Amino acid sequence: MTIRDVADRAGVSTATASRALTGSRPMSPDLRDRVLAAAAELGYRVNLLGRALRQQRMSVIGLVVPDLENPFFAALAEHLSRVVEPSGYELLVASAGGDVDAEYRGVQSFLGRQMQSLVLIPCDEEGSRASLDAATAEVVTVQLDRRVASSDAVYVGCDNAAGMDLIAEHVRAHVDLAVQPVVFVGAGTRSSSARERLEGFRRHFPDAPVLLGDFDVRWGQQAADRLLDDGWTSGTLVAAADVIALGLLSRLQSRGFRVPGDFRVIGFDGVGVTPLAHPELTTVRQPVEAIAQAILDVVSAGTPEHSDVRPAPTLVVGPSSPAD
Amino acid sequence: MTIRDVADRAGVSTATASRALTGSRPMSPDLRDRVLAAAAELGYRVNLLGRALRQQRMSVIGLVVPDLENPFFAALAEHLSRVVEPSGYELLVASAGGDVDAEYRGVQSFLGRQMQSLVLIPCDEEGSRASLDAATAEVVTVQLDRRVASSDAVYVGCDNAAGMDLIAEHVRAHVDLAVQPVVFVGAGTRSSSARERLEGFRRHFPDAPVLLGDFDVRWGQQAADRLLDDGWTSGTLVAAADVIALGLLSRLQSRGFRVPGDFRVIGFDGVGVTPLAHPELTTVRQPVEAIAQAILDVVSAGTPEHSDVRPAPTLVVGPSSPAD
DNA sequence: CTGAAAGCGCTAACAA
DNA sequence: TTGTTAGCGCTTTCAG
Repeated sequence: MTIRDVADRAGVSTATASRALTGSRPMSPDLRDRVLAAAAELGYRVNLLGRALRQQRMSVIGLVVPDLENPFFAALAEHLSRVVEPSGYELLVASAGGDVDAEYRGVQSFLGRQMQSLVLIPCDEEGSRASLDAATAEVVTVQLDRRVASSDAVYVGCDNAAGMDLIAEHVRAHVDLAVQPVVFVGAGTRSSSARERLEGFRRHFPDAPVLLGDFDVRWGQQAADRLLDDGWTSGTLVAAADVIALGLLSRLQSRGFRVPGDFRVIGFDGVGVTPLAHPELTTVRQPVEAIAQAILDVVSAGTPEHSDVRPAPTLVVGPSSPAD
Repeated sequence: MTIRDVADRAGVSTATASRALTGSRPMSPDLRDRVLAAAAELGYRVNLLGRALRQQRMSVIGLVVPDLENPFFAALAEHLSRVVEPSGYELLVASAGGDVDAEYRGVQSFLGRQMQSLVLIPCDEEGSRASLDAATAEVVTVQLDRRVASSDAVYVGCDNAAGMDLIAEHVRAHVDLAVQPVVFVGAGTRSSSARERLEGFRRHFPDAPVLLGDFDVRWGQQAADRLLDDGWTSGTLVAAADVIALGLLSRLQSRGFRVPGDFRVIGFDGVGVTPLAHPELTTVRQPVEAIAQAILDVVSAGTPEHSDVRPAPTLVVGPSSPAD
């Protein structure tokens, strides 16, 4: 079932059939209708491989994520998909399964499929460099959420420093630090986001204690244990991600402490797992809509402007650290 | 940068270059090394579009999910990706954004790209039928997790009835139903999984109350409110999904009830958000590894056996409904 | 406004 | 074992 069949059925050449189906050139309405009717009758669907091979481009944006089970990455993928959908492009997602080599293979595969552009949430601050370089050399490439230091690719990600400013402002306005002293529960992950959030925190609270682990619930629980075992009975816990905050919440409460009575808990991300927190989190909400739109803008422009895009987050206040 | 360039550089024909690069035919090691060296020097990468157009097949499995933010679907996608990765196929994921029309477009697009086979988690029990039919007519197609009644496509999904058997067994062995009577908090979603779990429950507890809402946290919270407002002070709440169980947990606890002291809570799924529950859930864990493997088997076999695959789940006991 | 024909990059018959 | 060549399905010059 090819365009040839459609053309034959409509009694025209393949060129005319193509023009009718793509609308690329003006033509007599009569013939166009004949072609469209023939296509409909035959149930014709264009072979996008043939088209792409000829046009030298696939209207597809490839997204490679480290792990789809990470709810923040999944949320980014979903939002990007929704923004991209009405634009004439299409988003295809591949997961690297946390492995730098698999990530590289995924990127190569996307490039080999002549994708229009590539969005990469790098697995590793250094290990993902080869993938990013390979992509940057051939297509418009965006590095998302985590910055690889040495890459030229446009970076799009939340303004983490501004997010920490919002938290500091909230804490200064509503917390008695003598009663609930502040602690940062962050991630030692070698990722730009982890580092920027830590630095942002330190700029405001240079003397506050800092605990570093991973971006997951378990680490939040461990951190809570550590604090309680060290004799803490109250505090303002600033987590570098909502998943960490969730871990903190669950362990604090299971060990008999109240939130926000004894401990306040403040998160970061505001999408994905956030609604699962109990009590609901005060958190910095990443501007995922703006992030998705920025990516589409970069891709559509086609001009890899070498400037970072850092949309500003917002503060969402919940009962885990109220504003009373 | 084409295979022509590689062939020229190595001083051979394109056919020889192709054979060296794909290893499709035996050839003299000497020439093969020359070709591979030339390819490496030039940084050649095969154009998968050209190859696929010629071979009439892309070694790609397409997965269309209703919504990547649904943690269970994200978990399925991730597991499938990991199972598929070493098999020579590649998994590409598209999200329908909850919209049946977008789902149809996604399926058509995958078909137009000559994907080897298609896995679809249908958006809607009836609305997704057109998508499934279109796919089934052309490629090996698997409907995953939710069954569309009238479709011929192979169905792969957890044995929900067996899952409910496990829950019933657990309840009968460890719960005093006079003290903690059982209630089902399910989903009225028109999906086979929702229905099968409800039916499974009813078979064991025909007289127990049933509340139906959506597969999300908010519904769990609402259901908890409803029960408490109706005067319930204890019970065994069987949720049709862990997200619902999470909502139940959070609301029960915020209104001062203890789990499992007052209310027991039992979930279903066992992947994705499950670790976020506090206390940890007793839940039916879906056999995602077996599900992913079954899909790969169907795809590899290429023979669309028209029989369903229903891997058996397991019970994971946690403190939300202990076995003491 | 329409048709003939070239050719995107690749592989697989067929020849040598 | 290697080379020549046709052609996968499509779009797009280039003529008419």
